[in-house]
Amino acid sequence: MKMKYLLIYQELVEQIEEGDWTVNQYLPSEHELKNYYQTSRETIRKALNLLSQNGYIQKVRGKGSVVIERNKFDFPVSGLVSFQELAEKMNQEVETIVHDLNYVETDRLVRKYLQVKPEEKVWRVIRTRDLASERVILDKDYFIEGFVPMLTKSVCQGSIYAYLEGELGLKISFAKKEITVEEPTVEDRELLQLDGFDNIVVIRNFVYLDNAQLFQYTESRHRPDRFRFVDFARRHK
Amino acid sequence: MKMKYLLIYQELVEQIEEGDWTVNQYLPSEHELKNYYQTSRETIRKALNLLSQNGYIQKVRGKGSVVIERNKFDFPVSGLVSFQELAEKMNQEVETIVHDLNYVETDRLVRKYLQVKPEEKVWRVIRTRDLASERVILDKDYFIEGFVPMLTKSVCQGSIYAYLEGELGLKISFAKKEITVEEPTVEDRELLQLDGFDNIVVIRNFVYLDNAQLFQYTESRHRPDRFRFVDFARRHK
DNA sequence: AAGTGGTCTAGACCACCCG
DNA sequence: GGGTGGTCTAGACCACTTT
Repeated sequence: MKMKYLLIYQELVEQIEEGDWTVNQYLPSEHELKNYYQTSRETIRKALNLLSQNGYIQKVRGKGSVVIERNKFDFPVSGLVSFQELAEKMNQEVETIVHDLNYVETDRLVRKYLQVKPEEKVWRVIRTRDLASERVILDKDYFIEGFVPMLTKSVCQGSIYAYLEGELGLKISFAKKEITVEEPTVEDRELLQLDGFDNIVVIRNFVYLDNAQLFQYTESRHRPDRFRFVDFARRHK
Repeated sequence: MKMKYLLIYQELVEQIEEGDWTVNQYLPSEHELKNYYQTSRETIRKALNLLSQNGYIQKVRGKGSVVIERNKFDFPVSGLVSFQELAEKMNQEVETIVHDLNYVETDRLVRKYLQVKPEEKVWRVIRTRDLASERVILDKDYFIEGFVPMLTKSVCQGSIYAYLEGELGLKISFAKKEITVEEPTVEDRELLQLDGFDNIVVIRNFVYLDNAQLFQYTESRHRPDRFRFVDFARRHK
């Protein structure tokens, strides 16, 4: 269970991030990489396609694979990255406060989002995040039990994702996100330092496992002046 | 220049969108598809990977490829889709008004964004979009000349992308997007119906060609109550 | 003409799921 | 144990870029 192409991908990522290959420089050709790694060309191509999908390189016909710019600070925001990972990469001072951790009945909306029956209870975690000592993010996570039998306050204080993937062995596969701007609720005003703002950015996130099962719904509510979302999109088709 | 895997992908997309394969149903196995299309398994796998990347299916080990939910209305918003395509899919009544089309010198910020020299001029297009008869979006597009030798008002009234890709043969490959919430400028207040809102959603979009050349910068400014962004993200690594 | 990436093939072995 | 997808191989031909 090595997965050559993944190892090669990870090695190349490391080399690019360390500056061994710089922006606008061409990587060695697939032929050279194939010889260097003593593998087949298709395996090299799998690794390069991963680099391409993740915004490290652009493959140019007849020329090669050129390293493209990838603002380190922008990046991991997009897609499926935990808040914890993100904060670390950005060197932000972050404080997470757990306001509520409970096994609760669902209201109509959450029931619709998570597609559970009225009698099924779910884990609900309510947390705030302080960035530079200002309380600017409110996270409300809902987990379908059965996937998550137990949650503790100390887990919620750190990275829930690390717990789910590491301890519980859950395999997260994809997510759908929706971003809108709304009016703050009473709860927003209570838990966040909203000052004069009368808008709040709401990110609704639906997370699925590798068997296509929906298992988490998260609502992340941001003070508008501290919100920033970046995205890298490739045109495939 | 047929590209079997693309044809197979497109055929399957069509079948899914027409309901021949419904949510939670499994597609035929790779083996069956290979026999049906009289091709190799790797070619089938390329088509299925495209379906997976675009949020049509989830591949489940040992079981098969299951069709997943894909809100039709949500979708093409994410990534690289023109406003025109989007509006059509959503059955929105849209009116585009071209306020300015000019070949101009760049200011400091645009120069930085497009990475052009001070003496290089660029095409600038300023347009507003009416949704349901309300003027809620302001688009400011900047194109590097050399890629776009000529732009006409009638092109700007329709889809600039269709013109660039169709007529000019430009191949758009990837884009980086940044979304923030800001205070409206005087221009925003002049050109949009901002009513009481004191925030505006700004989408900054950097578009690259298939040779990794940056060629367009677009700033899309939305009235917050009419803004919605959806995203499908797959965890690859 | 030589080098590059894009597509395609026909095999092979493995890990996983289910009856 | 039979079916499924995941990985890997060693070739082949093509379209494109560069010299």
